[in-house]
Amino acid sequence: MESLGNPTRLRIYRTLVRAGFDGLPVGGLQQRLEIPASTLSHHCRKLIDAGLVTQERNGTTLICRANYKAMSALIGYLADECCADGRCEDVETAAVA
Amino acid sequence: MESLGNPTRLRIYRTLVRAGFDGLPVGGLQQRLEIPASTLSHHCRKLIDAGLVTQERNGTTLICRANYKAMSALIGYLADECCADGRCEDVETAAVA
DNA sequence: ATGCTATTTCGATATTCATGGAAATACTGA
DNA sequence: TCAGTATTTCCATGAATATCGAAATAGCAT
Repeated sequence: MESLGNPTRLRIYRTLVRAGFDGLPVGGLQQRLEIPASTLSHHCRKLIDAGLVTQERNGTTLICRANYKAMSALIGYLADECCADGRCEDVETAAVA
Repeated sequence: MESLGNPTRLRIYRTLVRAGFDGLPVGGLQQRLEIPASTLSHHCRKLIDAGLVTQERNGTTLICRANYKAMSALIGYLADECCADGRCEDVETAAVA
């Protein structure tokens, strides 16, 4: 959760989410976001450690993908227990909207 | 979003979410979480600034409440754009589960 | 007004975090 | 093996953050 607390990291993550299942190579992220390679690498590492992102080697490039399972778990965690008094139907519907 | 990046703050927020619409006075949080008053106050302030928590005075105590609207917006933001390629039905269903 | 409780602000400190250049490593193709 | 590209690790630095005791403020009851 704290992995997404950093604006840069949130940007990286959302970019990957948008990229979908094809993912993006680190270099692609670098171009798109204009972040120095080493900084980008640090952030990716954190996202990977947090389980929000996975990497797969494809020849000389590393493909990064958002881990949708982890994201849904995160969303579930946030929405969890908020409906004890039955007053947050809006939260549920908003989540699917 | 970064307001929830801090573990202590996340704990505070979840406690308030669980407390529901009745909310909790600052002192109640303090007892429950065993955090020094000043530290707690700082964190509450940040949550309030972020719009995730609201406060209302009730005599000599301040009642804190989780702002469900903000939470649903946050969830929506996370879930947003993740379904461009139509492959994350699981995310949607998980959110409501 | 005065005392009492709840909460915030002040001030100071230690720690963590983000950042990025330079060097190292990983892989591919010739 | 060598050259070339992609990515990470090393290292250092400045900035932001978390923490909390002590003092200040706010509101209520007497």
